[in-house]
Amino acid sequence: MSKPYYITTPIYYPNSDPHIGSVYTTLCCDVLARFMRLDGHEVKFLTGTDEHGQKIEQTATKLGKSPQEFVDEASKSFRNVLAVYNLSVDDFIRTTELRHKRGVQHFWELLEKKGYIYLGSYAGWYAVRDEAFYTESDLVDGKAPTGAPVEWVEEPSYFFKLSAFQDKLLEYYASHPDFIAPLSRRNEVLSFVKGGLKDLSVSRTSFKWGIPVPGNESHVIYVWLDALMNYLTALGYPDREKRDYTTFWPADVHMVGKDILRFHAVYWPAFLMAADLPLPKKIFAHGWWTNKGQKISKSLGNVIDPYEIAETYGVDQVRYFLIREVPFGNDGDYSEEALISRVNSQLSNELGNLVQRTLSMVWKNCEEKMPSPSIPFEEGDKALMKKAYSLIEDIRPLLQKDQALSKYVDLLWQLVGDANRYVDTQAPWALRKNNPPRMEVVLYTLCEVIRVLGILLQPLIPASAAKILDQLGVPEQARTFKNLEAVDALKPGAPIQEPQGIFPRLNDVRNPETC
RNA sequence: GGCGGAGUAGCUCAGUUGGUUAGAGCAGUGGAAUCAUAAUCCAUUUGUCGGGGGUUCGAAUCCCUCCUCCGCUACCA
Repeated sequence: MSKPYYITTPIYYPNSDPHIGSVYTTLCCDVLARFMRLDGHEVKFLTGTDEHGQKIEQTATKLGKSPQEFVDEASKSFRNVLAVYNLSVDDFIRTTELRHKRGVQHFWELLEKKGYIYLGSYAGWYAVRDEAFYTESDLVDGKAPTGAPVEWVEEPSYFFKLSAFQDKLLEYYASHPDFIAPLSRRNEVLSFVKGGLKDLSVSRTSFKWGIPVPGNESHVIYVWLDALMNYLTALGYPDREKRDYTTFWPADVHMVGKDILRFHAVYWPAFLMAADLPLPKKIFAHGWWTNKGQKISKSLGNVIDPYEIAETYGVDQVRYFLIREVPFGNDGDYSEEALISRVNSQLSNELGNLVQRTLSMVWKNCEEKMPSPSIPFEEGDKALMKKAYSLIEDIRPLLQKDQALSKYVDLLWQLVGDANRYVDTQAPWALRKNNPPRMEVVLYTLCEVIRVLGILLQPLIPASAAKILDQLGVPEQARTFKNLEAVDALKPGAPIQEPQGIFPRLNDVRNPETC
């Protein structure tokens, strides 16, 4: 077994239902996790819910529930969406679990012992109406930017000595140029840290719903310190002898949305440095989705319901769209038109039709069996198969090193295009009449290329890829990247199933009358 | 305000360290084929490379300046 691979999503705040953004983050991790598993790595893919904090407490109170009752329920909907989207997580951590709370308190005590946490007081201009603190420079005519009146408030708070880590962080960024991706985000973090770091208030007294500060129960631990620790507590921390910890820490990738990059790229490494623990290898900040060019927000009423679009267009169709539509790292724009257009032209026409046209010729002209080449392959056949077999070598570094999800799909579609061109130039329908043995060679070559495509598509569209491989009769245990070679080629003469379309065109969904 | 990024064909974008006639996908137009989910394949764009100035034998690519858009600029998560 080659190198283990640990990939995480942020833990989601269950104050509201899962939205397209959280599904997207988890999906990106899922594609990477599935890819690494098929490539022979032992993978741990972690997600979960971040269940403490003032907002949860307030929402629960509003609903007349205890916070615990509320999060028990809310957390479930984040679990459900995983099943709907076929997201292959290995563990789901909740910050209200004992294993987590224990680890966080231990971590706190450690930092305190090392002198990185001290009791001070937090002071600032507080606006009761906004429930927010403002700095002197935020104020406009002695009032909050929102116009709310402010008062000077001081409250006791524990602080983390973030200021002590400014130089260490900058050194670390400099010596690990790949630590933060994409590059533009890395620049933002650098300029933030260069601008100077103040100590970070890491406890709250204004609400109760959190992990108590060890030794001073009037404080609860700042939710971000609490939340970030999930990456460790899910591995059994503080028990550093545990197999999960020794195997998987430090994490290979923390996938995050660009809005929470700072917590992951500044605070989290500083916390870990303070505790003398190794830092994760990469923080990847992906972009956001807009809806037809508009920012998505509840108040605009343009939220995209992940359940609804999965139901309407199909899970793999949506997975495909989300990954292919945007150069990974950039923002993406969602629209029904764009989704339908991609699904129809690329999934149904280019890929689906390639499989269908090939297999139906095989079904009709090769006695419902895999074609049996009885004459030698020609150069063109060999070249196409060779390209298929070696594709993994091009894809592997893209995903392993750069998480270049959309490029991975682009490469696959180049092979799809090659295969379609091959069908046209070889014209097996003509060979059927004037050179049947050659037809079998051509169809066999196509089936073999489709087998490779099916295997390589599994991380992206797992259910559909399985259908393709089923139709070819590829055994379930022969679907890893190790099987991407001629040794594991399809068995000539093996019986196949009657081919069935895998990606129905979506026109009928939108305009039923056009059927 | 400060720091950073971007402005390339109708649309979405690629364009490594400056070097021959600036590319891809989609859309549009013309054609081929008819195995297939009317899917596929081929051909095709007169693009002020945001404006202006400069460096250079030569700039989308470097420098200056202006315009426009975007991101970051700490204690909700």
